[in-house]
Amino acid sequence: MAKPGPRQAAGTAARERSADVRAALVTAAIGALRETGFAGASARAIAGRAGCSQALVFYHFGSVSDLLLAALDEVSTLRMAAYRGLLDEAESVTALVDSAREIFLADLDAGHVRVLVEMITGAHSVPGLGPQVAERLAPWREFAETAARRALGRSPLARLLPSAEAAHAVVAGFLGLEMLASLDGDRVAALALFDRARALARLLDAASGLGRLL
Amino acid sequence: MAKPGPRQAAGTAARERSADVRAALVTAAIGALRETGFAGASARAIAGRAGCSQALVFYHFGSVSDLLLAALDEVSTLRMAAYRGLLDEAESVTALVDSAREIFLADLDAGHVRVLVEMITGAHSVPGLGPQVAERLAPWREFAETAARRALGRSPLARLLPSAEAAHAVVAGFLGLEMLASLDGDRVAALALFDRARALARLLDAASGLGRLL
DNA sequence: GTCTATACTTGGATAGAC
DNA sequence: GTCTATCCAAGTATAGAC
Repeated sequence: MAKPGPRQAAGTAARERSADVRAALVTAAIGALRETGFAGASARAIAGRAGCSQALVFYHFGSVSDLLLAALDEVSTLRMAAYRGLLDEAESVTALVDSAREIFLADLDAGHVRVLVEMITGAHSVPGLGPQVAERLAPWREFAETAARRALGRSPLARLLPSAEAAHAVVAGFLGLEMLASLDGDRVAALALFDRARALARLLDAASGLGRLL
Repeated sequence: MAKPGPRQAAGTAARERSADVRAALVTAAIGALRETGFAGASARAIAGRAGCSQALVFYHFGSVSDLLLAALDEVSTLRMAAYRGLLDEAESVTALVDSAREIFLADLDAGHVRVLVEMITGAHSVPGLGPQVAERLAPWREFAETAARRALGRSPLARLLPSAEAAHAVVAGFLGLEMLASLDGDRVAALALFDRARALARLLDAASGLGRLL
């Protein structure tokens, strides 16, 4: 680490306050991405939200992009934990879709998906940012694939639709739903799609039950 | 029209050159949106591409946003004509998916979908732009719905999945696929999904054929 | 209509005081 | 570590010459 980042040799109180500022900046960056998008997430705007000087963005993170990546990391890891929990607990496909619906709609409202979409599209305007965002998207693609494998595993659809492709479609669908929802503020359409997915999941569960009997 | 747009009282040659510049700006705006995204589509960058002065952006269109909307209109109407043609000619669902696959992948490569995605996400950073982009997206949602109605109309899936919801999912899916493709340059994944859709379409056609026999 | 020149704003990033 | 002050680049938009 040859970066001009914060030194660790301060007193305990000072180090704590420094960590507070760092955390406040990350939180503020998330809020800025969510409410004003990538273009609105400037060092000045973020520092204003965090209640500190704009210079601290560069002291703590080196650049605005690196702060935004830290913000993406924060959202991503927190939400990933929630989704992993639901995946482990779901016994049936219906239950899986059911809790996915609940968490995803909550994320839609909380703006977590928006943060991801903004980072993906905003990456175009900053050289070298694309691959770093892709890195952070990778765990989600893997997660979607294991979820798809679990959902399709025993059903007759498994050979009709490989889990890798299903996962790609699901991730793309989530991103696209967020784009449409953020354009016209319509979250009802996404909700209706989840209800439909739930009905289809019931069919899958039924088919899976039949398969086990044969 | 009280706007400061171009006057129509010039000689024929002058009016023609003016129209040329206007068209060149629209073309340049499309290229800028496609290659450098919304953030890179500044008046300076666009004028540079068009080979004219940056001031002409404001003379002809009043603002950068209005030029970008004109660019979106151009792409949207041109591509809509192509898609409508294929919808009218397709006799079977398989044929429908087949030509949709061809045109959409061509659009992906040509950057037409990218222009739309950039305008949707970029709309967040310009007050009042969102509804105007939504207006231009509406025809695509309608188109997707008639296509879905035609594809599902005679199949057993029609009651399982209303065409309005299918259309919403398809539009979201297209937008999401473009985002993923533009992030890692992977168009193969989108291609694989279309191949899969084609296989499913064959099943639908078969089911529809059976339905007609009964 | 088209150009050059310019006013004004905002943003990334750094310097130096404390 | 945090601040204020500042530099520089890039953007929108307008004024005025041609």
